[in-house]
Amino acid sequence: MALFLSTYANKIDRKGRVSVPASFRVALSDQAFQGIVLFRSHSHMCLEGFGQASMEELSNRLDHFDLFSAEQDDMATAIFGEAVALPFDGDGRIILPADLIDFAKLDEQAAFVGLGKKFQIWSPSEFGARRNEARKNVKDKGLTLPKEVAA
Amino acid sequence: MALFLSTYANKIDRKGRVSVPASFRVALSDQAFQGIVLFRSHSHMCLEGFGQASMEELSNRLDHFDLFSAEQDDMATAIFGEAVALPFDGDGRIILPADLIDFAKLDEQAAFVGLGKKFQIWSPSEFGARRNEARKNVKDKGLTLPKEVAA
DNA sequence: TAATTATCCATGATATACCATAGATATCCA
DNA sequence: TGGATATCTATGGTATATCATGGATAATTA
Repeated sequence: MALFLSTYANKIDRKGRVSVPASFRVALSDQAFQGIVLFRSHSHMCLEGFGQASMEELSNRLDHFDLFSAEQDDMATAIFGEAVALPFDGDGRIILPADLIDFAKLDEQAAFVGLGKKFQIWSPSEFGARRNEARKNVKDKGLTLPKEVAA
Repeated sequence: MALFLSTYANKIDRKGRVSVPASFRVALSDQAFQGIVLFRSHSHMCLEGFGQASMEELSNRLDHFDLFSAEQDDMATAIFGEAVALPFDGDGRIILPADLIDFAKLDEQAAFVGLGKKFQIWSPSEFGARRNEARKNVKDKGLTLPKEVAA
C-alpha cells in the first residue's frame, strides 16, 4: 500500500534518532532517495513529512502561481527553502535536527501521523487534542468527500 | 462480483484474530494488498472497512481540497490518521488492534456487515438494534435509491 | 586530536508465518 | 437419490522473523 496510514509513536533517543514506522518505509521503498523530507507546518506545531515523489507534486502545484509572483515566492521560500532531506540509516531511522525538535515541541516521543500521501510528526500529547479537534470538525461541519470528477 | 454482501459473525480469539468472511476475501482477491483497512466510524460505534482500491479512491477525493487547507487536514487526520491496514494471514484472518476492539465494544464475536463497496464490523448485539433502526428509517421516510450517475 | 557523525551489532518485545484440526459444504459416483 | 469422499472454512496453537531500541565501534570533519 503506497499510502501513509495510522499513527505510530516512536522514541527519540538522546542522539535525536527516531525509527520511521516500517509501513511508512515500505510506502517509500520504490523511491530513489531512501529517506524523508521534513519542514515546519504553517498551521500547527508539527512537522510536515513527504517522500521525494510527493515533493515533486508539491512543486507542480506551485506552478499554478505565476513565476516571480509574490505568492509563488513566499510558498517556495516557506516550503522548499526550509525543507530538509533526512536519509534512513541502516535500521530505518532518521536523525531529527534540533531546531525541528524544538519547533514541534518534541521530547521523549515522536508521533508519526499518516495522512495518505503525506504525513505529520507531532508531540504525542499535543496530537491528542488535534485528533479530537479533527474528529469534531468532520462531524460538526459535516465534511464529506466530494465525488470524484472524471479526470 | 466485487461487492460485500450479507452479515457474518465470526469469533475473535484471545489474540484478537478474526477470520474475514471468505466471500469478502474473494471480493478483494484482485487487489495488490491482500488485507483490509479499518477505521472508527464517525457516526456509529462500529468500524468501517475498505479494500486498498477504495482507500486510494478516498485519497484521490481528498486531492480536490487544497493541500494544507483546514478541510483537507481535518479529513486526512480523521480518516488516514486513524486507519490501520490489516493484512490477511495464511488462513484469511486479520488481527484486530485492541483499541479498535474497545471502540466497537466487541467481545466474543465480530459481525462483518457487507454494505456493497465497503463493510462494517459490529458487536453482534449492538448491530441488531442498528439493523432495525435502518429498516425503520427506510420504511418511515420512504427512502429510495437515486438513479445511477453517469461516470 | 577532539568532537561529531555515520555504520554496525545485540536484544527483547511483538507480530508474522506456519502447521494442525474439526466442522461444514460441495462434489462425485454408484 | 443417497452415501462416501474430498474440499474449503473457521479456529486453535506454536515457531519464526521483523521491528524498535540501545549501545558500541568506525569514519569524518573541524
